[in-house]
Amino acid sequence: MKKNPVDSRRIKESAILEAALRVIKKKGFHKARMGDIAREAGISYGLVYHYFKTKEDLLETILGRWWDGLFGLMAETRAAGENVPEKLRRIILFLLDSYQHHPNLVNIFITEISRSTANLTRKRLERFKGFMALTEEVIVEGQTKGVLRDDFKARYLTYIFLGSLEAFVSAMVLVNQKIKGDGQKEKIAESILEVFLNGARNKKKAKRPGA
Amino acid sequence: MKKNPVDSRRIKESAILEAALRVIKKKGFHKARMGDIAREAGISYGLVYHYFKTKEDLLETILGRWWDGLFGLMAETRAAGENVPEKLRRIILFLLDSYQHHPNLVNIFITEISRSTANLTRKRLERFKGFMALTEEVIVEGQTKGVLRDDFKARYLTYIFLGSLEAFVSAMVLVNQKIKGDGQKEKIAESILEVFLNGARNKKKAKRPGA
Amino acid sequence: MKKNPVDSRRIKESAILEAALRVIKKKGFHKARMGDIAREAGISYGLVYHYFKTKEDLLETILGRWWDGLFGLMAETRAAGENVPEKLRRIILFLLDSYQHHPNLVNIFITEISRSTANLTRKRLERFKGFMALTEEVIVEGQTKGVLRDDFKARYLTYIFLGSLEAFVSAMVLVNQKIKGDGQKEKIAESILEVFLNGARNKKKAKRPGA
Amino acid sequence: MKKNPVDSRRIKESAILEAALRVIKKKGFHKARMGDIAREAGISYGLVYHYFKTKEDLLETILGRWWDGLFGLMAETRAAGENVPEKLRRIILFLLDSYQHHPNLVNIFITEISRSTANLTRKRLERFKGFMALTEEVIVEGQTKGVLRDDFKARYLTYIFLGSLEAFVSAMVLVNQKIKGDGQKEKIAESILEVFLNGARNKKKAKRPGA
DNA sequence: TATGAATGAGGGTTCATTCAT
DNA sequence: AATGAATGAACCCTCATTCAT
Repeated sequence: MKKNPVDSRRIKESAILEAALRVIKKKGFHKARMGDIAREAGISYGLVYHYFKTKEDLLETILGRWWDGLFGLMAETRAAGENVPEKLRRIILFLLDSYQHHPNLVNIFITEISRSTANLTRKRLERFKGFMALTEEVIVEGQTKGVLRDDFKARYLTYIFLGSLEAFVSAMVLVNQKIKGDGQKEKIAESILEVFLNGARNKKKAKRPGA
Repeated sequence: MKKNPVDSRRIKESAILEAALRVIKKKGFHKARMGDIAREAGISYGLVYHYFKTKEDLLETILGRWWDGLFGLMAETRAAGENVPEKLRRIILFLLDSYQHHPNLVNIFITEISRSTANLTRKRLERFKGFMALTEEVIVEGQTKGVLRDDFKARYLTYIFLGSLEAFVSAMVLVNQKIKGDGQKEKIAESILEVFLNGARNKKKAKRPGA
Repeated sequence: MKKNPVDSRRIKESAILEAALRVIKKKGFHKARMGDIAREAGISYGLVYHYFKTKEDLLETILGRWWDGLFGLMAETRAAGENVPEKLRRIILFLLDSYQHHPNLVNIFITEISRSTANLTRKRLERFKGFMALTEEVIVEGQTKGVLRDDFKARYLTYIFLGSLEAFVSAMVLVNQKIKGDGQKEKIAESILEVFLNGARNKKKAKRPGA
Repeated sequence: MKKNPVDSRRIKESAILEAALRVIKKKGFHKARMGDIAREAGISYGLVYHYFKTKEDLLETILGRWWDGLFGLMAETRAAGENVPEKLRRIILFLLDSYQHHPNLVNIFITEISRSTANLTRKRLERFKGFMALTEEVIVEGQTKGVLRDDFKARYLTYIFLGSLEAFVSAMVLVNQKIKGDGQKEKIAESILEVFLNGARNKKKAKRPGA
């Protein structure tokens, strides 16, 4: 029984990508050498180039996977006839899910792309803005349906929503914290959504002495 | 009348730092060459080394300025006997102020440091965590005084607060948006604080009979 | 009926050599990659190594064909009891013939070998000098028999003869000019020989009273 | 007395160019490594790049010098109201002169450019054709004035003329022959011109037994 | 203080060649 | 005979840093 050469290729590609994820996470994209990646993948130097045209191509492939997942989710979310809070929860869970299963991928997305102008190509910026726009769409829907307050620009609320979410994941990335099981994940999602919707103010004992 | 040599040195150093800010903003720290910075500052690149030991030192000095300001603020904030929302507003305004007056500095802080593991030294991580801890202190104070809800970890609320804030500034950085005057700045600060405290949910149409 | 395996081998070898000729002509020997040659021949690049030990071996084989033909001609020429101008015409026609039927081969000979020290091995230099010597032999014969002037070194006349010839072919190679039929070929040969023998000076208007 | 920095730069550039000439002559352009050139020039690796942008730039500069000289000569030749044989002699002498004083330069011109398609850029081809055209102009003038036979295309005579000349120099290049003094140079020039004008046929004893 | 020539380690990429299948 | 995955030496170029002036 021979191995299917196409599968074999896929497997090797994935192995290289995984190795790249580990190395880039550790050293950053710039300081990650192709030799490091090859060694990490347990293959020779030149073989990386058999599968990926350039180092940049490697990053692009990695990011492509991320974006494919993210835009896929946004399409599903749009299609599903759920209410707005449920849609927002989906977005939160996608990021947390991604982080749970591919922490290196999320790390790289956050450290190398979402903030770094150094690696920001036009294509990447467009994708980024595209994702922002889709999120804003949900926020606008919420405002239109009266679920979300409309005394602030949708754009502002979008920033705040995604900012909270990203800060969470970033912080976990920064301190290498793992998500322990689905329970914790749900709890975090709940916190983010709840605070975004209802705020951090304590409503029960709302008497502020110095107010 | 000769110029004071110490002042003269300061002036030149600042000129180099400003040039560095512009170049790093444009190309990212890694791709910013010492030659670029020297040319931007209008001096020979050998001279940069008279004022700064290494390229890394340049970045360190730039970041030092940022952190000095931030920790100075946090000290003031701590000292001032204000209530918690006021303290939070101070933090927000410091970031927006910084961005207003030194957009490049904030940009670099956000793109090169707050997210990139590549340039993350132990020292930087410590400062970062230190700032987080000071912010969390304010949050805890809010929970203790009953101003902020305590059904979530203070750590979570801190993430959400700083995340919203950072997302705002980052987004402005990303699209090169300028803050037009203090009015807009106050308004943005108000939005962030208001949503953080009271949430994005529309309370007018909520089923609150006694509203 | 199976194909004769030896013939089969020959056919494949030739296919590779032809492909190599085309690629080397287009990109030069150095820039011609084994992969290019394989693709041009419609086979995998590993297979090239079944037929030719190295890239160098490929070139050697190509050149060998050329030299075999050339030395074969020179032997014939020597054997044939023709007069000197006839012998010179033979040499000219051989080159033009070769160019007519194997322009790529002649191109490579001229661009990669006859001039480039880069690809000049001892063996190649020897063959080159050998050909020069054989040509010079004809020239000397001409001088001895009183057909060619002997107020110049035979070596000089040889240079001039081969130089004219080579320049013609080179120029055609350079501009990718095709030889259109035997007529044009004969005419070119005639021009070269005529000018070599009688010079470019216009004798009609020359003051030769007894003309 | 300080050295003029501009002069100093010129001197260093020339030193590098001379080193490059030697190395390229020995190994061919392709096999000449920048490291070889640096070592040959007695300087560090990186310094070559201080003076020349790329390896290609080095070659371009070398060739530029050659072409500048050649086109300069052609302009002078055109301007001088000499007769056609004198003009042809000038062209011959320029090449022989160049070879006498810069044998490596001529070698590279001949081996890397005049024949190699590998290094043939559009710009180079244009210059080459330009030189051919200028030479042809002289030939046409000769035909018009009745000095040269007009029963052959001017283009053909041009090939033959330049071919003879080039073959001479090439042959000397190939066997590393030096031109010993101006006397030999004049003699060679005379030979080439004489044979080109009057042919190789022995007119004195023009009786060819087998004719 | 100021210049920019000089250094050289480092890294991305290419490609001839080998080898397992 | 045939494929193409695998290897790794080689080489161009960049650029932070040093140094002579």
